[in-house]
Amino acid sequence: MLSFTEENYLKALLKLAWEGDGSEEAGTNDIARELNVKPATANDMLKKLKEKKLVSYKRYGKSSLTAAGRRLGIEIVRKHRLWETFLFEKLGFSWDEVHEVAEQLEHIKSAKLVNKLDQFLGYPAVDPHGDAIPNAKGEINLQQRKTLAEQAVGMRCTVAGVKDNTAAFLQYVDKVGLAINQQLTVTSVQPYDGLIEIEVDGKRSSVSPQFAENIIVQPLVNKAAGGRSKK
Amino acid sequence: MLSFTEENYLKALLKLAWEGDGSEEAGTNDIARELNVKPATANDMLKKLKEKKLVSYKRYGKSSLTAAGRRLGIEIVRKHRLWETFLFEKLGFSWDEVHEVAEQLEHIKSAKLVNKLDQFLGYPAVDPHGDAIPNAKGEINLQQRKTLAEQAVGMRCTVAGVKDNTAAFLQYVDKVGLAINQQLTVTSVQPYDGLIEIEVDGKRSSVSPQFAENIIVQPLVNKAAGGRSKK
DNA sequence: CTGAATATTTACAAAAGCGTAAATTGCTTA
DNA sequence: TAAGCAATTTACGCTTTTGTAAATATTCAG
Repeated sequence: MLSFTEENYLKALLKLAWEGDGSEEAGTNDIARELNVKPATANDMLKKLKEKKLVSYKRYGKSSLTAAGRRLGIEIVRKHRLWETFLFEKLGFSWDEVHEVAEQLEHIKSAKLVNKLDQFLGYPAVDPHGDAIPNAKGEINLQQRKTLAEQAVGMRCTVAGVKDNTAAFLQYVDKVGLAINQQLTVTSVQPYDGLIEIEVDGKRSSVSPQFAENIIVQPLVNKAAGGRSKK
Repeated sequence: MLSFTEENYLKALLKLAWEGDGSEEAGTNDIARELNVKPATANDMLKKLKEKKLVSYKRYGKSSLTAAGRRLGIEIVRKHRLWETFLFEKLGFSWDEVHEVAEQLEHIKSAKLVNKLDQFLGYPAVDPHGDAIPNAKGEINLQQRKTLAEQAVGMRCTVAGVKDNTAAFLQYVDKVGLAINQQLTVTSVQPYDGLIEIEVDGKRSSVSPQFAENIIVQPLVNKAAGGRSKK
C-alpha cells in the first residue's frame, strides 16, 4: 500500500509528463519544485519508487513513470477529479474551493468507493475545471482544447474549463461573470494590445490575452436550434 | 493541525468514556488495546496530547479528555457517522462495508465539507448503525435505546440500529432478513433457552438472546394506520 | 576543450510513530 | 504488612519523511 507521499510523487511525475514538451521525463529538481520539497528529499523517494518498480530512475539521469506507476498515478488523478466534481455539483462548493479538499480525498483507498462515486455522478467526462476524468480502465479522453485567446471576433462559445487553477485566477474568472458552461461572445479584439472584449449575459468586459489563454472554450454550434434552456 | 494518529487517540478516548461504567477515564493499557498498539506507544502519545491540552494525564494515573479534546473527538465521530450515512444512502454501500471506508474519510480536514455534507444528507439524526450523529455544535442526542432482547412476545417494531459492527454480525443480520428500518414481530420466546422467534416479511427465524441484544429496535406505534409501504 | 554554473547525489540529522525489554509503581491478598 | 503481580513507564532502536551542507557529476559557454 502506497503512502500519501508516494502517491503525490506519482501524481507529480504524471503532471510533469503531461506538461512537458512530449518528453515524458523529469529531472530531480523539477520534481522537488513541483512537490515543494528539497531535491535531496525527492532523490531519496525516486530511489525508493524505483525499488517498487513504479519509476524508472538512473543516477544523474531523468526519471519517468513505469507502466505500473503510470497506472497508479492515473488512478489518483481519477479520484481527484471525481471528488472535485462531487464537491462542485453535489455539495455546492465554488470553483476555487474544490482543489484543496480533493487533494485530501484523492488518497482514500477503496476501489469500490471510487467506482460508486463515478456512478453516482453519472460517469462525468470532465471535472469542474474542464480537465478530462480518466475512466475505470485508466483511459483518458485527451481531446485537444481551444482557448478563448484563439477565438475570432463574433464567436459564440461556452466555457469548458480553465488551465490555471489558482484561487486568484478563479475568483477573477468569477468576477467577469464566467463559470463552467457559461455562454459568451467575443465582441472585439484590440489590434494594439490584444485586449479581448467579451459579452457575458449582456455584460461586456475586457480581458487580457494572458487571461484568455487560461480559459478553455467549446465553440457553440447551433444544432437543433435552441435546445432546452433550464432556468 | 492534528495527525490522523492523534485524532484516532481522541476517538478511542471518547469511545472508552462512553462504553465505560460512567467513569469517563481510561487506563493506558485499555487505550493501547483499543488502538492495537503497545502500551509504551500509547503512553508516549498520551504525554504528547497532554502537552497539547487535549488529554488530562498523570503518571501512573488514568487518562481522560479535556473539554477541548472532547470537542475535537466528537467532531471526528460526527464526520465518521456522516460519511457512513453518505456511503450507505447515496452510494449504495452495504451495512457492513461503510465502517472501514469511513475510518479513512473521518480524517479529511475541511469544516465546510462536513457541514455541506450534513446539509446534503438532510441533517440526519442517526447513522446506518443507529448511532446518533453529533450536530455542528457538537451536541449529541443520547436517547436510551431498547434492544430486541427486551421486547415482549407479539411486539411489532422496526430495526433502528445495531450495537455490534463486525462484518460477521452484520452479514448474519442480513441473512435473517433484517435491515435498517425493517419491520419485525416477536412471535415467541422459548422459556428454556431464551431463543427468540421473529417474523420478518412473513418469514420466521429464531435468534439467540445474544444476537437480540445487539439489535436496537424502535417499537411500532400504530399512528395514522398504515403509512406508505415502499415495497 | 576547459572551467564555471547547474543538477544531482551523499552524508548526516530531526521528528513522528511504533516496537522490545527492562525498570518502576501501586494495588491486592495472604 | 509484605510479597507478588499487573499496570505503567523508561530507555533504546527502527523506519519514514523531511531537512541542511557538502561532495560529485554533467553540461554549456567561450
